[in-house]
Amino acid sequence: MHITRYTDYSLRVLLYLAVNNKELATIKVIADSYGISKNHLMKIVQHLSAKGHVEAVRGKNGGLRLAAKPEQINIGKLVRDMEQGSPLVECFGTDNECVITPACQLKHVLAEAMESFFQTLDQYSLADMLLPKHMKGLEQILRLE
Amino acid sequence: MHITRYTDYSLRVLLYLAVNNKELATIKVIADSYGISKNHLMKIVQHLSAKGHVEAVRGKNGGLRLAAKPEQINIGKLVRDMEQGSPLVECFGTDNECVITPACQLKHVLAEAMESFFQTLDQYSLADMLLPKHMKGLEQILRLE
DNA sequence: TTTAAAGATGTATGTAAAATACATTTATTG
DNA sequence: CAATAAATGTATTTTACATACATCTTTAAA
Repeated sequence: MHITRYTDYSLRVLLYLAVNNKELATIKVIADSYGISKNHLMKIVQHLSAKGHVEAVRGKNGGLRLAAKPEQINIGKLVRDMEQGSPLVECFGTDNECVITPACQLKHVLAEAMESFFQTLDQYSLADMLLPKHMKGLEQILRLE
Repeated sequence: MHITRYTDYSLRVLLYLAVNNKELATIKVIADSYGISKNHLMKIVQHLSAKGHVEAVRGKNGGLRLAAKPEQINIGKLVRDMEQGSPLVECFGTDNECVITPACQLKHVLAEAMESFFQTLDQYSLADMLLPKHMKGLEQILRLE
């Protein structure tokens, strides 16, 4: 069972911006902080921006900030947004070629399990990722202290 | 969010054997019924056999049968067995390079969500995949009627 | 009003996991 | 001992994902 780095990185961006609190941060600085590809992050940020999770300010002195308070950014919605179009199994996608699909009960059970996964994430907001005991550590690691 | 065809195919094999009820079925026949790779199925069946989900009989007139009654084959256990070693995100695997791991709360939330996924599957057995209204359809599609 | 910085966008390339194929070995039965 | 079927090991192909590169657009400061 797997979710992409694309989604993983999008969570890291939001976490960075939450710790950065209000101020603008550039994609380059975020990419450097995590040691990940700036180019890949650009696509992800574009998507996060289009989905309304972050605000992107173009031009000189531009950068990124959260589009809402951490309390209002839901982890479940975020992961759903970023993972959409990634079918759990063949029969969840287009060009399904599984012959038993019409008589198959498995897909319903798998769909229910996937929904359980997301409903668990739905219970958490970005703010829940910012535990007091970890804030100093995060600030130090991301060189924001 | 994604699980591999490897796991998907393993479920199909069990479903086939459950519909086939008791009698031996060869890998070739199962692969042909689903229109999938016999070679790939061989690896999967080997794994299913090693994990005790199916019994494999070698040699002439050999083949496969379920190692237990459908009621006793749990979908959650099966998917866990087949998906093991596939980390949900980078920090769940070996060679994790995410710098914030020690101060990151996300991994706990993701682990909880994944557990919800499997616990949902734990509630179902292979027998639950064999609804009376679908048995005739399955037998026909798999040419077992 | 020009220049530099920053995100937006489109295309191309690299890479690793997954799927598939091929070849050989081992076990079993008639 | 011949045929059949699973077991095993290696190699190749395919695909999704990640990354890189190039160009365009927007914005603010010099």
